[in-house]
Amino acid sequence: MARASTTSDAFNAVAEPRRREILIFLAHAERPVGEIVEALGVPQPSVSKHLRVLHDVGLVRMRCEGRQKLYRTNADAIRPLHEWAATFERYWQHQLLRVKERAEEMVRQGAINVSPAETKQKPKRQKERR
Amino acid sequence: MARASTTSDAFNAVAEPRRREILIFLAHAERPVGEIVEALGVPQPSVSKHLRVLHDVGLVRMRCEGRQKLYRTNADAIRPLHEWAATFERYWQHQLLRVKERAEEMVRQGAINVSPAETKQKPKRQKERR
DNA sequence: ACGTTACATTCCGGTATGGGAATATGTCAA
DNA sequence: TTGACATATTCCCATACCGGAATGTAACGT
Repeated sequence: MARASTTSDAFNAVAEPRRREILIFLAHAERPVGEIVEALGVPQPSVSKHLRVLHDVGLVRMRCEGRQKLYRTNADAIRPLHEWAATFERYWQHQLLRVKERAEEMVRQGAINVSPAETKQKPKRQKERR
Repeated sequence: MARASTTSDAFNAVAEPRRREILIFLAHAERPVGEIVEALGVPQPSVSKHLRVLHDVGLVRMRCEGRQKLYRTNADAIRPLHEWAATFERYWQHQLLRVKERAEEMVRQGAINVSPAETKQKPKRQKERR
Protein backbone atom coordinates (compact mmCIF):
# COMPACT_ATOMS: atom_id res chain seq x y z
CA MET A 1 0.00 0.00 0.00
CA ALA A 2 1.04 3.56 -0.48
CA ARG A 3 0.12 6.74 1.29
CA ALA A 4 -3.54 7.07 2.18
CA SER A 5 -5.79 9.02 -0.12
CA THR A 6 -6.28 12.68 0.66
CA THR A 7 -9.98 11.97 0.57
CA SER A 8 -9.77 9.23 3.15
CA ASP A 9 -10.46 11.55 6.06
CA ALA A 10 -10.25 15.11 7.32
CA PHE A 11 -6.71 14.61 8.61
CA ASN A 12 -5.39 13.78 5.18
CA ALA A 13 -7.41 16.46 3.44
CA VAL A 14 -6.18 19.14 5.82
CA ALA A 15 -2.55 18.17 5.45
CA GLU A 16 -2.34 20.38 2.39
CA PRO A 17 -1.61 24.03 3.29
CA ARG A 18 -3.61 25.40 0.38
CA ARG A 19 -6.65 23.52 1.52
CA ARG A 20 -6.32 24.92 4.99
CA GLU A 21 -6.26 28.40 3.51
CA ILE A 22 -9.39 27.65 1.57
CA LEU A 23 -11.15 26.41 4.67
CA ILE A 24 -10.24 29.55 6.56
CA PHE A 25 -11.39 31.69 3.69
CA LEU A 26 -14.72 29.91 3.48
CA ALA A 27 -15.29 29.78 7.19
CA HIS A 28 -17.39 32.87 7.70
CA ALA A 29 -19.23 33.12 4.40
CA GLU A 30 -19.96 31.16 1.28
CA ARG A 31 -18.05 32.18 -1.81
CA PRO A 32 -18.02 31.33 -5.49
CA VAL A 33 -14.94 29.60 -6.86
CA GLY A 34 -13.83 32.72 -8.67
CA GLU A 35 -13.40 34.62 -5.47
CA ILE A 36 -11.26 31.90 -3.98
CA VAL A 37 -9.08 31.95 -7.06
CA GLU A 38 -8.75 35.70 -6.80
CA ALA A 39 -8.21 35.78 -3.06
CA LEU A 40 -5.58 33.06 -2.89
CA GLY A 41 -3.94 33.74 -6.23
CA VAL A 42 -4.08 30.10 -7.24
CA PRO A 43 -4.96 28.80 -10.71
CA GLN A 44 -8.63 27.93 -11.04
CA PRO A 45 -8.18 24.23 -11.88
CA SER A 46 -6.08 23.83 -8.79
CA VAL A 47 -8.74 25.44 -6.64
CA SER A 48 -11.42 23.22 -8.15
CA LYS A 49 -9.36 20.13 -7.41
CA HIS A 50 -8.79 21.18 -3.83
CA LEU A 51 -12.47 21.90 -3.43
CA ARG A 52 -13.27 18.45 -4.72
CA VAL A 53 -11.11 16.87 -2.05
CA LEU A 54 -12.59 19.06 0.66
CA HIS A 55 -16.09 18.28 -0.53
CA ASP A 56 -15.43 14.55 -0.67
CA VAL A 57 -14.55 14.46 3.01
CA GLY A 58 -17.38 16.81 3.91
CA LEU A 59 -15.19 19.73 4.91
CA VAL A 60 -17.09 22.07 2.61
CA ARG A 61 -20.66 22.32 1.43
CA MET A 62 -21.67 23.41 -2.03
CA ARG A 63 -24.71 25.15 -3.42
CA CYS A 64 -25.42 25.97 -7.03
CA GLU A 65 -26.65 29.38 -8.02
CA GLY A 66 -26.89 30.08 -11.69
CA ARG A 67 -23.60 29.28 -13.27
CA GLN A 68 -21.61 29.71 -10.15
CA LYS A 69 -21.17 27.34 -7.26
CA LEU A 70 -21.03 28.65 -3.75
CA TYR A 71 -18.77 26.87 -1.30
CA ARG A 72 -18.69 27.14 2.42
CA THR A 73 -16.72 25.48 5.18
CA ASN A 74 -18.56 22.86 7.17
CA ALA A 75 -17.03 23.44 10.56
CA ASP A 76 -18.54 20.31 12.02
CA ALA A 77 -16.19 18.18 9.95
CA ILE A 78 -13.24 19.85 11.65
CA ARG A 79 -14.39 18.87 15.11
CA PRO A 80 -12.81 15.38 15.07
CA LEU A 81 -9.48 17.02 14.36
CA HIS A 82 -9.98 19.49 17.15
CA GLU A 83 -11.00 16.82 19.57
CA TRP A 84 -8.11 14.58 18.71
CA ALA A 85 -5.67 17.42 19.31
CA ALA A 86 -7.48 18.31 22.52
CA THR A 87 -6.54 14.89 23.83
CA PHE A 88 -3.10 16.31 24.47
CA GLU A 89 -4.35 19.55 25.95
CA ARG A 90 -3.68 18.55 29.52
CA TYR A 91 -0.05 17.89 28.73
CA TRP A 92 0.70 21.37 27.61
CA GLN A 93 -1.74 23.09 29.93
CA HIS A 94 -0.02 21.46 32.78
CA GLN A 95 3.06 23.52 32.13
CA LEU A 96 1.10 26.72 31.63
CA LEU A 97 -0.82 26.15 34.80
CA ARG A 98 2.37 25.83 36.78
CA VAL A 99 3.66 29.10 35.40
CA LYS A 100 0.38 30.78 36.20
CA GLU A 101 0.23 29.34 39.68
CA ARG A 102 3.73 30.46 40.46
CA ALA A 103 2.94 33.95 39.27
CA GLU A 104 -0.15 34.05 41.41
CA GLU A 105 1.76 32.84 44.37
CA MET A 106 4.25 35.64 43.95
CA VAL A 107 1.45 38.17 43.69
CA ARG A 108 -0.12 36.83 46.83
CA GLN A 109 3.16 37.24 48.64
CA GLY A 110 3.49 40.82 47.45
CA ALA A 111 6.55 40.13 45.39
CA ILE A 112 4.80 41.63 42.38
CA ASN A 113 2.66 44.71 42.26
CA VAL A 114 -0.48 44.17 40.27
CA SER A 115 -2.03 47.56 40.92
CA PRO A 116 -0.66 50.55 42.78
CA ALA A 117 -3.47 50.26 45.31
CA GLU A 118 -4.45 47.57 47.69
CA THR A 119 -4.16 44.07 46.36
CA LYS A 120 -7.51 42.56 46.35
CA GLN A 121 -7.75 38.94 45.63
CA LYS A 122 -9.93 38.49 42.65
CA PRO A 123 -11.72 35.22 42.13
CA LYS A 124 -9.51 33.18 39.95
CA ARG A 125 -10.98 31.38 37.04
CA GLN A 126 -9.98 27.83 37.04
CA LYS A 127 -10.43 25.46 34.22
CA GLU A 128 -11.64 22.16 35.40
CA ARG A 129 -9.73 19.38 33.98
CA ARG A 130 -11.78 16.27 33.87
CA MET B 1 5.82 19.08 -7.34
CA ALA B 2 4.15 16.18 -5.64
CA ARG B 3 2.45 15.78 -2.31
CA ALA B 4 4.27 17.44 0.55
CA SER B 5 6.63 15.33 2.60
CA THR B 6 5.23 13.75 5.73
CA THR B 7 8.10 15.39 7.53
CA SER B 8 7.22 18.84 6.27
CA ASP B 9 5.02 19.69 9.24
CA ALA B 10 2.85 18.28 12.01
CA PHE B 11 -0.23 18.31 9.78
CA ASN B 12 1.33 15.94 7.31
CA ALA B 13 2.90 13.73 9.93
CA VAL B 14 -0.38 13.32 11.74
CA ALA B 15 -2.31 12.42 8.61
CA GLU B 16 -1.24 8.82 9.09
CA PRO B 17 -3.56 6.95 11.48
CA ARG B 18 -0.81 4.72 12.82
CA ARG B 19 1.22 7.74 13.78
CA ARG B 20 -1.71 9.21 15.64
CA GLU B 21 -2.02 5.97 17.57
CA ILE B 22 1.63 6.14 18.46
CA LEU B 23 1.28 9.71 19.67
CA ILE B 24 -1.64 8.78 21.88
CA PHE B 25 0.25 5.82 23.23
CA LEU B 26 3.27 7.94 24.05
CA ALA B 27 1.30 10.82 25.48
CA HIS B 28 1.41 9.99 29.14
CA ALA B 29 4.70 8.16 29.46
CA GLU B 30 7.88 7.39 27.58
CA ARG B 31 8.16 3.91 26.14
CA PRO B 32 10.77 1.83 24.38
CA VAL B 33 10.11 0.89 20.77
CA GLY B 34 9.45 -2.70 21.71
CA GLU B 35 6.44 -1.77 23.77
CA ILE B 36 4.98 0.23 20.94
CA VAL B 37 5.43 -2.72 18.64
CA GLU B 38 3.73 -4.98 21.14
CA ALA B 39 0.94 -2.56 22.00
CA LEU B 40 -0.02 -1.67 18.45
CA GLY B 41 0.72 -5.01 16.85
CA VAL B 42 2.75 -3.42 14.08
CA PRO B 43 6.02 -4.77 12.65
CA GLN B 44 9.06 -3.23 14.30
CA PRO B 45 10.59 -1.68 11.17
CA SER B 46 7.29 0.02 10.49
CA VAL B 47 7.18 1.50 13.98
CA SER B 48 10.76 2.72 13.65
CA LYS B 49 9.95 4.42 10.39
CA HIS B 50 6.91 6.13 11.84
CA LEU B 51 8.94 7.23 14.83
CA ARG B 52 11.50 8.74 12.53
CA VAL B 53 8.86 10.86 10.84
CA LEU B 54 7.39 11.93 14.17
CA HIS B 55 10.82 12.77 15.50
CA ASP B 56 11.74 14.78 12.40
CA VAL B 57 8.81 17.11 12.93
CA GLY B 58 9.35 17.27 16.67
CA LEU B 59 6.21 15.42 17.64
CA VAL B 60 8.19 12.98 19.77
CA ARG B 61 11.31 13.23 21.87
CA MET B 62 13.83 10.45 22.22
CA ARG B 63 16.20 9.42 24.97
CA CYS B 64 18.69 6.59 24.89
CA GLU B 65 18.93 4.22 27.76
CA GLY B 66 21.23 1.29 27.31
CA ARG B 67 20.32 -0.52 24.17
CA GLN B 68 16.82 0.76 24.08
CA LYS B 69 15.49 4.15 23.05
CA LEU B 70 12.67 5.74 24.96
CA TYR B 71 10.19 7.86 23.06
CA ARG B 72 7.62 10.25 24.37
CA THR B 73 5.10 12.57 22.78
CA ASN B 74 5.99 16.23 22.70
CA ALA B 75 2.54 17.73 23.21
CA ASP B 76 3.69 21.24 22.41
CA ALA B 77 4.15 20.29 18.78
CA ILE B 78 0.48 19.44 18.59
CA ARG B 79 -0.66 22.85 19.72
CA PRO B 80 -0.52 24.46 16.28
CA LEU B 81 -2.88 21.78 15.06
CA HIS B 82 -5.21 22.36 17.97
CA GLU B 83 -5.15 26.08 17.52
CA TRP B 84 -5.81 25.89 13.83
CA ALA B 85 -8.83 23.69 14.42
CA ALA B 86 -9.99 25.98 17.21
CA THR B 87 -10.29 28.75 14.66
CA PHE B 88 -13.53 27.14 13.58
CA GLU B 89 -14.85 26.59 17.06
CA ARG B 90 -17.24 29.49 16.97
CA TYR B 91 -18.81 28.20 13.79
CA TRP B 92 -19.83 24.88 15.10
CA GLN B 93 -20.91 26.38 18.37
CA HIS B 94 -23.47 28.53 16.67
CA GLN B 95 -24.41 26.22 13.88
CA LEU B 96 -27.53 24.74 15.41
CA LEU B 97 -28.59 28.15 16.54
CA ARG B 98 -28.25 29.52 13.04
CA VAL B 99 -30.32 26.77 11.51
CA LYS B 100 -33.03 27.58 13.96
CA GLU B 101 -32.79 31.30 13.29
CA ARG B 102 -32.97 30.79 9.57
CA ALA B 103 -36.01 28.65 9.91
CA GLU B 104 -37.67 31.24 12.07
CA GLU B 105 -36.78 33.96 9.62
CA MET B 106 -38.35 32.05 6.78
CA VAL B 107 -41.45 31.52 8.77
CA ARG B 108 -41.60 35.21 9.55
CA GLN B 109 -41.34 36.02 5.87
CA GLY B 110 -43.96 33.55 4.95
CA ALA B 111 -41.74 31.38 2.84
CA ILE B 112 -42.78 28.44 4.91
CA ASN B 113 -46.31 27.64 5.79
CA VAL B 114 -46.56 26.80 9.40
CA SER B 115 -50.32 26.64 9.18
CA PRO B 116 -52.31 26.04 6.00
CA ALA B 117 -52.67 29.53 4.57
CA GLU B 118 -52.14 31.45 1.33
CA THR B 119 -48.84 31.15 -0.48
CA LYS B 120 -46.78 34.28 -0.49
CA GLN B 121 -44.01 35.08 -2.92
CA LYS B 122 -40.65 34.13 -1.51
CA PRO B 123 -37.88 36.72 -1.25
CA LYS B 124 -35.21 36.39 -3.87
CA ARG B 125 -31.74 35.75 -2.63
CA GLN B 126 -29.33 38.49 -3.43
CA LYS B 127 -25.65 38.13 -3.60
CA GLU B 128 -23.88 40.60 -1.42
CA ARG B 129 -20.65 41.74 -2.91
CA ARG B 130 -18.15 42.17 -0.22
C1' DA C 1 -27.31 29.24 -32.39
C1' DC C 2 -23.27 31.44 -30.78
C1' DG C 3 -20.01 33.22 -27.84
C1' DT C 4 -18.87 34.03 -23.08
C1' DT C 5 -18.61 33.06 -18.40
C1' DA C 6 -17.85 29.86 -14.43
C1' DC C 7 -16.21 25.51 -13.02
C1' DA C 8 -14.82 20.73 -13.46
C1' DT C 9 -12.14 17.06 -15.38
C1' DT C 10 -8.39 14.69 -17.69
C1' DC C 11 -3.76 13.75 -18.94
C1' DC C 12 1.00 14.14 -17.88
C1' DG C 13 5.39 13.95 -15.12
C1' DG C 14 8.22 14.10 -11.13
C1' DT C 15 8.07 12.89 -6.43
C1' DA C 16 7.03 10.64 -2.14
C1' DT C 17 4.69 7.38 0.12
C1' DG C 18 3.91 2.98 3.45
C1' DG C 19 4.30 -2.07 3.77
C1' DG C 20 7.28 -6.24 3.55
C1' DA C 21 11.62 -8.43 3.59
C1' DA C 22 16.21 -8.31 4.31
C1' DT C 23 20.00 -6.24 6.35
C1' DA C 24 22.78 -3.01 9.14
C1' DT C 25 24.02 -0.76 13.53
C1' DG C 26 24.71 -0.67 18.31
C1' DT C 27 24.70 -2.36 23.04
C1' DC C 28 24.97 -5.63 26.49
C1' DA C 29 26.49 -10.35 28.59
C1' DA C 30 29.23 -14.40 29.05
C1' DT D 1 35.09 -12.69 20.65
C1' DT D 2 30.76 -14.42 20.10
C1' DG D 3 26.10 -14.24 20.43
C1' DA D 4 21.68 -12.31 21.72
C1' DC D 5 18.91 -8.41 21.93
C1' DA D 6 16.90 -3.62 20.57
C1' DT D 7 16.36 -0.42 16.79
C1' DA D 8 17.36 1.62 12.49
C1' DT D 9 18.04 1.54 7.60
C1' DT D 10 17.73 0.00 2.82
C1' DC D 11 15.57 -1.91 -1.24
C1' DC D 12 11.53 -2.82 -3.90
C1' DC D 13 6.93 -1.72 -5.58
C1' DA D 14 2.27 -0.40 -6.21
C1' DT D 15 -0.14 3.74 -5.30
C1' DA D 16 -1.34 8.47 -5.06
C1' DC D 17 -0.07 12.72 -4.87
C1' DC D 18 0.11 18.11 -6.74
C1' DG D 19 0.98 21.35 -10.46
C1' DG D 20 0.42 22.75 -15.26
C1' DA D 21 -1.75 22.57 -19.63
C1' DA D 22 -5.44 21.38 -22.22
C1' DT D 23 -10.01 20.21 -22.65
C1' DG D 24 -14.93 19.34 -21.19
C1' DT D 25 -19.47 20.97 -19.48
C1' DA D 26 -23.14 23.67 -18.08
C1' DA D 27 -25.56 28.17 -17.64
C1' DC D 28 -26.17 32.52 -19.11
C1' DG D 29 -26.67 36.94 -22.66
C1' DT D 30 -27.77 38.32 -27.19
